[in-house]
Amino acid sequence: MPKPTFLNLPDDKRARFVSLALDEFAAHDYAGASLSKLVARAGIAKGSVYQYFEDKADLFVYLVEHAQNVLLETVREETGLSRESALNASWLTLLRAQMSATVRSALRHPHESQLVQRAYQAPAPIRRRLERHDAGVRLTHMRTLLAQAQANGELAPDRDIDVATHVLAGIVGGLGPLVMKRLGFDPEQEVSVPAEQLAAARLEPIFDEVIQIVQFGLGLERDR
Amino acid sequence: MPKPTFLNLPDDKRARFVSLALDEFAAHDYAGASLSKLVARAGIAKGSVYQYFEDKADLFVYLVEHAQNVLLETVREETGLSRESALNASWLTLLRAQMSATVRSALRHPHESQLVQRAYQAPAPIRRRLERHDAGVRLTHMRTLLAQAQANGELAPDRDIDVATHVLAGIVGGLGPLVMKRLGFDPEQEVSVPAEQLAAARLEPIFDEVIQIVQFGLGLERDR
Amino acid sequence: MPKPTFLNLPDDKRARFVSLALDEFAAHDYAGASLSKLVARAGIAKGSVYQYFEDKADLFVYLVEHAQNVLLETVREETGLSRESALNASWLTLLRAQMSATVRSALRHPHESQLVQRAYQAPAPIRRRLERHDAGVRLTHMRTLLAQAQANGELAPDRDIDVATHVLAGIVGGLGPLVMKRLGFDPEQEVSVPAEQLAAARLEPIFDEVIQIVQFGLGLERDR
Amino acid sequence: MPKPTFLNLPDDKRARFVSLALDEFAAHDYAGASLSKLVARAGIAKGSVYQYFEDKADLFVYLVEHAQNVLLETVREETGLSRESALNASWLTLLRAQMSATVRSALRHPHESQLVQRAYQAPAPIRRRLERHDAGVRLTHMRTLLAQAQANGELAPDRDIDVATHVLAGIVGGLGPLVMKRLGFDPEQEVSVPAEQLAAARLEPIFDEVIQIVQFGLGLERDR
DNA sequence: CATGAATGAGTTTTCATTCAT
DNA sequence: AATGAATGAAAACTCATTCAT
Repeated sequence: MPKPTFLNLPDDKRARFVSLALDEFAAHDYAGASLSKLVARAGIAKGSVYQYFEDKADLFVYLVEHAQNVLLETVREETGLSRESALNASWLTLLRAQMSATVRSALRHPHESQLVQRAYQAPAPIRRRLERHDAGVRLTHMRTLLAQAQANGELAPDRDIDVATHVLAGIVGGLGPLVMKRLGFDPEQEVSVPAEQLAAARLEPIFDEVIQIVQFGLGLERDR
Repeated sequence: MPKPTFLNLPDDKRARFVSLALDEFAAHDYAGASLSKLVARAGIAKGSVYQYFEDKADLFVYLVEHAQNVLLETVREETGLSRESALNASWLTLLRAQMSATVRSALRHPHESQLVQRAYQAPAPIRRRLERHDAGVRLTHMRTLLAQAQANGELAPDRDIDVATHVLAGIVGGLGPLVMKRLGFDPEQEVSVPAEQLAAARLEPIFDEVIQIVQFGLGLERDR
Repeated sequence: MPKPTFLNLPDDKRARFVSLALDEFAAHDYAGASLSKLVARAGIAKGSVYQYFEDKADLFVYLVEHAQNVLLETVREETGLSRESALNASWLTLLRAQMSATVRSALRHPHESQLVQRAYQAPAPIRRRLERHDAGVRLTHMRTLLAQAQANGELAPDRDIDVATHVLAGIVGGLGPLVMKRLGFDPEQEVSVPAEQLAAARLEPIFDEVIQIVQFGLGLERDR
Repeated sequence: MPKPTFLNLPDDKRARFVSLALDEFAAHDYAGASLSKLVARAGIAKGSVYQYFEDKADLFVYLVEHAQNVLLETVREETGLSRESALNASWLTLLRAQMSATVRSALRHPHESQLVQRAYQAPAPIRRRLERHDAGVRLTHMRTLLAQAQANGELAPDRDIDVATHVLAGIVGGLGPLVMKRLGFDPEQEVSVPAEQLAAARLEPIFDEVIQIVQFGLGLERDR
């Protein structure tokens, strides 16, 4: 947890630090990220970091949670469904909106996205400090969505929610590389910020297709 | 690439080293993995590592490729379909077999599995040395499977193979955590080797359900 | 270039470090000089050296330039000619003064002298960083002296200044071993600090003889 | 001293090894020269070096002495005076011949020349093993020449031979850089083998000028 | 609250040398 | 006589962390 010193910092200074720290920890392993290089680049004293945070791990945990919040917020922004329409919409419509928002959010914030990925590979003691906040927020969302759908009778009552949840989560997770490829980006390449305008055009057909698969499956009519 | 010195090593000594190295690199970041600790645990001289490999990166690359091979081989073993029956089987049967084999392979070789995951987060210059061998072998398999299915008329001809490939890859990828959970393992916990007997029993219903979803989708009859 | 940290050091601490570093780099090759041994002897932390200098090469370059400055300053001190008398003196008087000062300077600062020698044998990339400051300051001095002499009509106008410069520089360079021998020191022996008092007495006749040779040559009267 | 094993080696193999070893030790400090790299480049086993020589120092000493011999031999070749004419020639003629030969020899064998320079900066225990063979062979030559001249009445009897010797040795030593400069080579640059034809043309006037200076000095007629 | 020098354990890597084959 | 694997000391350098100012 950041120390009060950090929270009392002028907004711009704090934001600048967070941004540079994010760069460093997105670009390298937890072990490979260097506070020395970070402070050099930020032009602040090394001691200051320890006025702001307990230690390296504390900073990392803060950054990951910050990134998760940024992404979540963007997902909410991007979802683009009013409260009311959300209530009436079919669960597949909601899924589609969520899928689209998730992907767009990752494209708009590649560093934050990368950092959250890194959190899964961080040393165990650090991962433990994250589990509460993290713990597959995507999975939870997905499960809620499916449970509601089942409650509304939009999903077969004997469907195993748990299995379906992981299936959908996997699908959404697999979407990242697909979209990158479609946009002409090398997914292995250094994470870079793509202009979202470009993104806009070609994405929707992909989501349509995915939703179709989710709805009807990949089997042929005659197989059913 | 390992130096000849390494390849000429007595089989047991080489195997022991690989096993310990795998432990170290599976347990930590690329940056966090320590050759010093590795050699201490292995009881060999520090210099020996550099008789075997060019440098740390070289060792890492070798380990990853080794792990990939181990996993692939186990997948083949586990697939459990004879050549002939494979030819006649429907693509969904093949998918199910592959899914099951992939999951079992990962359960049997959690360290190798973990290391392959780490490869995706390794520093860029190292990732570059891996791309040829790696490059989503799972994706390729999946695409082949789907393309053949389409050729055989088992898949709608207007289905976008690319999208379907990523969807299925995502699903298979999402299966890991699900299975871990079902087997009562904490997926966040330190990777440990589970006895495969336990695994055997409860897995099949999961795969059945997933295959059902893939075949028919999650939509209700009345939605179609 | 030393980092500000080094320049801000208390004078005595900085001087102590420079002195010990000089010892190390005068006693060994560039490659053979050991920072580990240096810090052990200096009783400071290894990391501190890297707070002071960029790296080993940076330290070396600093030491060489420092040594050059020390020597130059001592030469100036030792030259022992007032400004006015320098203007009126014949160029041979000036040469003699410079010769004497150079030799005395080297005797008073054998470590600095040795280090400057080492600079000529240092690895190419390091030598390159020195060339500006170094670049045969002795040669330049000598050339200036000769050019002025020629301008004043004290040197034959058709004399090739370039050749004469190198000849004189060679002579002065050859003086070191001669003086060492005359003082009873083994020139091959470990450089050690000779008491200058001893030096004082016997040096002048040598310089007289050399100046005579420079002035009249080694040919006999009848040869001319 | 090389072991018998080395001397029994086939001539071509031995020559190849010496040549490559010379490259390595001419290119780097004694401490910086690497046997590992040498054997890698030579394609021989590391152990072989220790069949040939006692240790690194032994190899170095051998190489230096070898280089000295090569240079000396070339000097003799280049001297270009028959025995008889040498007997009758004036000492200045002999000096000129020796000067020219020394310079040409260094130009023809820059690696050997460089290595001999390095010997002066080698660690003390190694330098001690060289002193007998080395010990300023140039100085000895020069002294002999001057002593004979004095005996023949070609040199003033009250001339201090010791001083004159060092003066001449210094002059010859200073000639290297001058010649390099005249030939358009950067003396600080990596030692490279210049074609001797180029050398031929422009060197003689330099030597003429130097001999003039040695004979008559740099003073004007009217000064004498 | 910021600073930045000091620390020393830690890292990867190279090296000369030995010795069994 | 040649090999080349094994060794471990030593090297240069980096790092997170502390603390006096």
